[in-house]
Amino acid sequence: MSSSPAQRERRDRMLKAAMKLAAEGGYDAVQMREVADDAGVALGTLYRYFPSKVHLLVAALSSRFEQAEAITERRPILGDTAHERVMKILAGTTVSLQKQPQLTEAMVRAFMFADASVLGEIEQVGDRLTRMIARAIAGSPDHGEATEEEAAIIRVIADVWMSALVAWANGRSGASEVEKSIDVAVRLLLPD
Amino acid sequence: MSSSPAQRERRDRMLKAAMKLAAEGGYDAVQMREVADDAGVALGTLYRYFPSKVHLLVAALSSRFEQAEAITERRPILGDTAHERVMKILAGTTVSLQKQPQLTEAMVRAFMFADASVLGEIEQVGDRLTRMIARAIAGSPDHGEATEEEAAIIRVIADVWMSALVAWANGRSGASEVEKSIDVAVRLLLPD
DNA sequence: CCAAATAATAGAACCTGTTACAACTTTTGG
DNA sequence: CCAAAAGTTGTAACAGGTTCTATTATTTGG
Repeated sequence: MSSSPAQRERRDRMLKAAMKLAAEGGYDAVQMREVADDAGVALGTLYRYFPSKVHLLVAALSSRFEQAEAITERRPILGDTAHERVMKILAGTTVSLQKQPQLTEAMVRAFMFADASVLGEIEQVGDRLTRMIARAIAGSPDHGEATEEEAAIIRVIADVWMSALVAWANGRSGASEVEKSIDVAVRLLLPD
Repeated sequence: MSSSPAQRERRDRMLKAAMKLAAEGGYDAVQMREVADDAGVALGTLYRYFPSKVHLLVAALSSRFEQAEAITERRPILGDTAHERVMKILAGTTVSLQKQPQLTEAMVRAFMFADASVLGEIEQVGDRLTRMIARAIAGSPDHGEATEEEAAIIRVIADVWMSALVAWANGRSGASEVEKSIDVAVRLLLPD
């Protein structure tokens, strides 16, 4: 049941190959046969690890957020108000995602396109995002229990952020509008 | 350049066929060959009108919002506060969409999956949504110019609503959570 | 009304995600 | 160490979105 080192490496290679292809050509360029080839595994193996292209790309997004989350875990987040701290985290992550537009496009579109069968991976992404925002609000790495109201606010902020990324990914809006959207939402939802 | 009555009818038949299939089986059940058959047109004709399955389904969403918008245009929206009025419109539309879960799933997923080539249709949907919310805020059918801040707030509300629909469409959340999400966002963004 | 342009049709072909399967390799429990 | 189980491979086949083409209406400008 648990995975051997060889299996972890295989999984990494597949994810890495997918992200490389995505970074170069976006969603459409991530072709399952090519991912398998580049990762040096058989097509069937790729499908054993990731039941579909969407699973694969959402897993990639999750791993990307894992990094982002790790950063916020290391040290307290700077900023005097919850607003400032949340913006610091989200704007920072946004900028980092925007450095690889095609990769972001691929992952975000997969995330939004995902159906019920991808629930596990989707919730993983959602949970990571929730924890990041919760920490930013609290201002410290340890997560005090969020109230129901706080949880709802966090969900709204996460929704706005993902939607803004979608709009950016498909060319509807520019980088500055993404930041603007988040800023409005955060400012109004988390008044100083 | 302009379209003849026959063409409008053809377009309607194709949209209707797509929506029927979607209503019965969701996104996957909308198969282009079958849409063409059911609409009584050749596959090539379907593609002449709608360059892709996503275009087709986003156009369907747009037509659905057109109805919703028409309703809000007819009479002033009831409710004492902007919050009440916006909730009335959005919750009402949500309930109506939820009566055909599979159709909604198909349209919403297409909308979120859409790439840059669908920009026109996407903006149409966005504009309709924006106008509806703006009217609900204003409380009357005539649209006073929205301030920049109002526009940003409207965008955030629309984002939250679409995200909530996505979560509902793929089974992550139930009907009540959709309403809850919107309510939190609207309450905080549009304090009485 | 006619010729050119435009639209529609039927059908095959193509591409890529997904599935199926038979042979082979690695891991695991005893 | 061995047999069973689980994992991997390579390849073929299938499915549905999309493209292409030759042919046949239909529309339109003169």
